[in-house]
Amino acid sequence: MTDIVIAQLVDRFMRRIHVELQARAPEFDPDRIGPSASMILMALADLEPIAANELARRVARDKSQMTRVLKSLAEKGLIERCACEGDARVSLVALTPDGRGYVTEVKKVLTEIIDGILAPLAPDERGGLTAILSKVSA
Amino acid sequence: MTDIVIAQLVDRFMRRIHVELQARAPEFDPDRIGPSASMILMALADLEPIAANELARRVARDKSQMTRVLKSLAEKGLIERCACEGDARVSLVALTPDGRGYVTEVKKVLTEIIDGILAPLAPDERGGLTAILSKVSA
DNA sequence: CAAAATTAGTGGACAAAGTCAACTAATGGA
DNA sequence: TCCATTAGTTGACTTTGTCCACTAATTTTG
Repeated sequence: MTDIVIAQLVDRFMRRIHVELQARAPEFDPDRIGPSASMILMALADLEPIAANELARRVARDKSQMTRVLKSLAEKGLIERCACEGDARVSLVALTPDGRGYVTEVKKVLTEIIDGILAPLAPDERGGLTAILSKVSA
Repeated sequence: MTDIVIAQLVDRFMRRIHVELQARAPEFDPDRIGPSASMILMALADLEPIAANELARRVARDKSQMTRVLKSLAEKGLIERCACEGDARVSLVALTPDGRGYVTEVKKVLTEIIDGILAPLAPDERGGLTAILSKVSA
């Protein structure tokens, strides 16, 4: 019923993350990778090696968008692709060492940002939030 | 520490909302208002009349972006602006009847979308999610 | 009170991100 | 073997966001 407030809150939450990531980009993002691709890289860190297609699904991006993001990240040397034995259509994506390094950096900054945003919450509320969101994302 | 998963989950959540809104746009959005401006309109419905600046802050958008969105929405007849007595700089924004009508429509669709996304949750978990997110958004 | 700093809003110029449809090539069935 | 499906790519486009400079109104403050 009033569930649309959830949409509003999530929207605002995400926008705040993007804005703050953007603001602190000079610290860790000289290649102008951007917030969106950074989120994708972090997902990749958890899932590699993974088919581009499946990755797109996981981060809810269009597959054509994913093609382009991956191309740009490959040019910057952050990811690499290798053929999938057994299915010549899929190309498996993985982080390079540089990519892993970048992910470490963003995570550091992002942790601080999230920490700031979640400051009003008690520790158990944070846990609850993570748990509930995870359940949603099944 | 692992709080970055919250960022990832929120990102995915928001992307899903946008994608599904987009997919169902033909039902309710002939003027191609789009997901982002729709979120702004819904916020406006709760807050009107409100200064453009304050609205931008509430939905975490750039003020120049807000200028353009509001201009476009005004051209479509969904909002109107009036001078603020007492401060000649601010222009107060409010929905027109058409704007209110549109908000009703999006809310209907959005409610269904959120309902779908939150399906895995028990009712009390939904409540918890709303409560926690509200607290974050203070 | 006058000069300086701040604030609301606008506009240009640009960059990032997303959408949609069409296409190729590989795969997996009936 | 043909046919539907799937992974990935590309073109063309729209939407959304960023950054900076600017005006005009309002506070601040020395």
